[in-house]
Amino acid sequence: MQIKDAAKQMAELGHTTRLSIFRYLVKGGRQGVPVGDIQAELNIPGSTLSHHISRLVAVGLVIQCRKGRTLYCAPQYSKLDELIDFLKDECCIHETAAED
Amino acid sequence: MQIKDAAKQMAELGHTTRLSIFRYLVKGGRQGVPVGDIQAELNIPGSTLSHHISRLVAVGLVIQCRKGRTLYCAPQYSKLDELIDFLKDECCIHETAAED
DNA sequence: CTGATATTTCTACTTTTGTGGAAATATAAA
DNA sequence: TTTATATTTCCACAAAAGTAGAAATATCAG
Repeated sequence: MQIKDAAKQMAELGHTTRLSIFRYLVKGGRQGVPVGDIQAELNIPGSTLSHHISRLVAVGLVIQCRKGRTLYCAPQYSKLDELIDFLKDECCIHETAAED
Repeated sequence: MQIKDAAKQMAELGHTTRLSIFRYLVKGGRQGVPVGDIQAELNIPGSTLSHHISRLVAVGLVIQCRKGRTLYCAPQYSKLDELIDFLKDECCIHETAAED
């Protein structure tokens, strides 16, 4: 994973509203949660919510699929896993075994 | 860890320059790296660098200690660990064993 | 004390984000 | 086709972040 991509993803998660959205989606699981449900949960105007969701989608952390009038959003777990791996690999101590 | 704190820390890491700084500090290890070294490495004006470092310090991801004229910066690994744990606990799937 | 080095603070400016009302679009139901 | 529902796009504005030169501060060496 490129440092730029990691930074972009963290910038998007680095906003309380968007992080709340993502966390809510995680609770909702793989089948996804309607945008309207998120709106009801977080209690913010649709246009604002839409804006935040599209940013999460833009960096690949959220995927969407429509069923009729309803747009379902689901977290892209693999992306978050990659991000966590980046942080562990690039930003943590790597102590060689039996040193200490 | 509070969601607000997690968001703040990610917002700070969510900037290529700051993430580069942090990663460079990780390479430098616990004893810390002089601000001047970071500046030489990243090649940005001192005032800009100082600004970014102080943001990382503000959220606890970096600590500083002065030795003479030189200010050493070091990553606060425990904070990043907490952040990673937050992501794993709050934003990943938690499949109960033997389900699948 | 004077000068050199290391880093920050001040200041000003540009760019990016965040926010939300209103209008537009998409889809389904009557 | 009219109407209702779900969500987005457009627009305008306010707030925050990023950038960097210049001046200030801190510390050491002579």
